[in-house]
Amino acid sequence: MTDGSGDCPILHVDMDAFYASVMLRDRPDLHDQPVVVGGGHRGVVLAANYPARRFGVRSGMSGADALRACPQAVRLAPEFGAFESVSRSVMEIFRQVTPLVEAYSLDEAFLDVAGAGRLRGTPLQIAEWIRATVYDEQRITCSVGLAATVSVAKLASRRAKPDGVLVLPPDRVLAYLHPLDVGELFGVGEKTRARLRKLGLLTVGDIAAIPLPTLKQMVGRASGEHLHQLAWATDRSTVAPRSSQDDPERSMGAEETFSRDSEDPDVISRELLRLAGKVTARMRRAGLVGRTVAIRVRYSNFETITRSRTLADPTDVTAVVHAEAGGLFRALGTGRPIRLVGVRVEGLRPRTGVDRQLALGEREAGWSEADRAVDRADRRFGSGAVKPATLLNTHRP
DNA sequence: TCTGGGGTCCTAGGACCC
DNA sequence: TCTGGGGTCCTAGGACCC
Repeated sequence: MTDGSGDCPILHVDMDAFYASVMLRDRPDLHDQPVVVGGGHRGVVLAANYPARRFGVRSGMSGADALRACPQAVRLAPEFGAFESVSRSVMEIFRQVTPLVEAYSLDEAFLDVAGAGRLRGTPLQIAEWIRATVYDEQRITCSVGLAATVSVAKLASRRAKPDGVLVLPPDRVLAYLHPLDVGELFGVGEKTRARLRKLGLLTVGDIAAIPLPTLKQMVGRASGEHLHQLAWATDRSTVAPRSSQDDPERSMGAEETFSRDSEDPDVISRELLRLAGKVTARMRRAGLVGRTVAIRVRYSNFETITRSRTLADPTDVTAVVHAEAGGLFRALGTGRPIRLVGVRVEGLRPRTGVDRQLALGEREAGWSEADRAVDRADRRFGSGAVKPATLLNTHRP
């Protein structure tokens, strides 16, 4: 190990402007123009390429704000199928290096290459191999941060962007970290940053200088612990690939913003049914059942509330989830225009299949059978081939 | 044309049990 | 009769991430 990356086996790989890069692969004519993905009617910007960023366009901005910042930007509708496909291919490239790949999102992953050394060279050489291979195979660029812990690797990749590499070895990390603004830390957003500033904590070094018990008193037990670790770069140095078997998702949900606010109970009930169907179909595909049904309602003034109820038995039955969601919604009362509704099922666990049929009443067993028939039709004829009568001849909101 | 959709984790209060 | 505490579950909200 002669390139100084030997003590930095944790890699954070982050695609550059991922959605925009994928959309532009087959549009070389647009490469030097500002391009925005998403941000249509009532939507936000999902990604902006670097030319657009020069005008101040950022992901998360409303489409209207983006247009104001850069009126000449080309707007493209996102193609999630393509994003998912590229993501799968890229993750496969990572797994050629090590099985220790933690997919953090479609376009980011942590890798632990400590055990990969002999075959592939130093962590830095591995990072460069990954960057070259991703570009060769997918024609998109990525940036890689290398460090001894995951949060520092993530900071490093951000600083390396676009199309770069940065190594932050342990003996240099505190000198790098401590002058940074607290807002740079992973997990410190706008609100926490403002709160820390009020407490006189402006830089990461300020946080590091506070004794842990005092810090906990100031910001709470978990946050204090978390911030202390980040400030001293003593956070997690392991990478945990998530296996669906012993570590399933905690919750699954679906939500949708109406194209126009609605207070029509029929419109909302139909939407709750559609969302419940979408969520439970995903649960059945993943072999999961859940006990808590939650709804989310966003009113036209953006006030957002959640209501939830825990069932006696876990379920993956569309009709059961829809009935609970409808009950929770009706309990809110009516009369306020609604912008968004969502349905989420929490407390997920693998379906065992044994206790289930016994626990189900006759009626629910019937619904469950109906769900499975719909799933089979969806697999044969494509999603949405079969739907409840109330969803026929209606427009999606 | 102001503010998407998918998640995770934490906090806090009340219920309930020991 | 009065007093105390710990642990867990449930619900609602909020912060944060991509």
